[in-house]
Amino acid sequence: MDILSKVEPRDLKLNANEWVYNSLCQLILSGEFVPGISFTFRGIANSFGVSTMPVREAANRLISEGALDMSEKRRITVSQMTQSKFDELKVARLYLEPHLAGLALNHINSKRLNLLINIDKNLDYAISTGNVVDYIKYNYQFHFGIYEAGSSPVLLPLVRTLWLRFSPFYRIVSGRAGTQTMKDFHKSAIDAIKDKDSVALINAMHSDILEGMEMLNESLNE
Amino acid sequence: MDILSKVEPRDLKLNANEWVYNSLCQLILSGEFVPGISFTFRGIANSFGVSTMPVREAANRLISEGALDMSEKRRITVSQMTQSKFDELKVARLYLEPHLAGLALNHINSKRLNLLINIDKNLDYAISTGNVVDYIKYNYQFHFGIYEAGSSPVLLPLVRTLWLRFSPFYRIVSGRAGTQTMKDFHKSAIDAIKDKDSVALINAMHSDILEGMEMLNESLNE
DNA sequence: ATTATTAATTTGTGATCACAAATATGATAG
DNA sequence: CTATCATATTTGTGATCACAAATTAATAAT
Repeated sequence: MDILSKVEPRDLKLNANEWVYNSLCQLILSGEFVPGISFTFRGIANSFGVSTMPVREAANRLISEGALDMSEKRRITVSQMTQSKFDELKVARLYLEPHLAGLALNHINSKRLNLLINIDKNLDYAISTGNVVDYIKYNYQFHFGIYEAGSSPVLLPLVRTLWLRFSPFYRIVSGRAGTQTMKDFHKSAIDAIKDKDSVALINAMHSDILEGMEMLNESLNE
Repeated sequence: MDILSKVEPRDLKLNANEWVYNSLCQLILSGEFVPGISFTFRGIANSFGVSTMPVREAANRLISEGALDMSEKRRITVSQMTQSKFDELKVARLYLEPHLAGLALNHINSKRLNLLINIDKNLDYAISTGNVVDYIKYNYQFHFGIYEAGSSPVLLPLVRTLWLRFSPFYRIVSGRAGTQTMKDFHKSAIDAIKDKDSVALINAMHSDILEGMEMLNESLNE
């Protein structure tokens, strides 16, 4: 697989392992990796043009975060989704993400608000044109554009690991179900931010997550 | 620091990095590591009698889980607690752990129940004698003795990372505040398990976590 | 054609080495 | 005694190598 073309070039201020880690995260979160796909340390190392060392550190980290699996066949794979995994991811997201948004609310300035509005515009366009890859990308940017405003030291990294776990699955399902059926709770989230209404923001995020996850759940039971 | 004496001997079926990881986890969760203490890869490697490679993998994993920090001074340290970290850990625990206990309830057989009763007995003794180290150990065993019954693939590892984060801090505070003031919601949890009463178990766990974390919070504000 | 057996290749793991950057140490000057 | 600078040591990082275990390919047998 041609990986380098889909990845940001290396910033030499960053360590090699961080570059590889960030790149793999980006590939996972953008739905580029599909469940079941498998790699080897040496294969990834060749793709990135580095030795196996930084790849081992990056991949092992993703394995410990649950985003990747080390199969018993000595291969690194993107985990398959199961019903119990999905149910727990849904519960964790519903508990943590609205709260995280609430924590971030007071740190969202007008510049960030405009950024969110712009992201949501791109999101609408992706939906109308059925562009699944862009949909996933802008949906991530919207959610974490809110969450990252608060820079929560515990919940933010935690929620990020949840997204690393379901994003590959998201890609498959969206490819089948399409993006037409998705409602858009982002508008009410933006209104809540404008009004500095914490409760309304929490409700909007909750509804958005619930609807998105239930759509995924339907596809899981096909 | 003499580490090997406080750690289980290596099971040769396990990889070296897993042995080191499990051992470091045990040391953190038992309160053996106090916030601020610092290490180097080579130092840990010498203590365990292995090369730096498995130590790098184990320590980097703990760093990515938030249990350890890589300081800007090139040292691996046990993270200091801050108020915002603490608040987020408290919220995450209160949201996730009672739910996790609820998921596990139906998988707790009589053998495990007896184990829990026995652990709680040891816990009472530790409280009555003011043995902080044992208190931490048996409290962990009690909680995870419940949680692990359900083998939840997402929530269980997630909650474990929360414990890795606050356990070192727990040790310090318990050393100051003592164990006398701690109430014991474990009894009502055991009753709820006997009755297969999910709601009662969730409430008991919630109260237990809330009380424990509020005691810690008082010490944080001294 | 299908299965069983052997050989060849590839894999993750752990150890070792080189290296730049950071830290600690020591000497020197005020 | 304190501050400053040069030197020596230690650090994390990344590359390379050895090796056993596992996978894959190739061969032989039915």
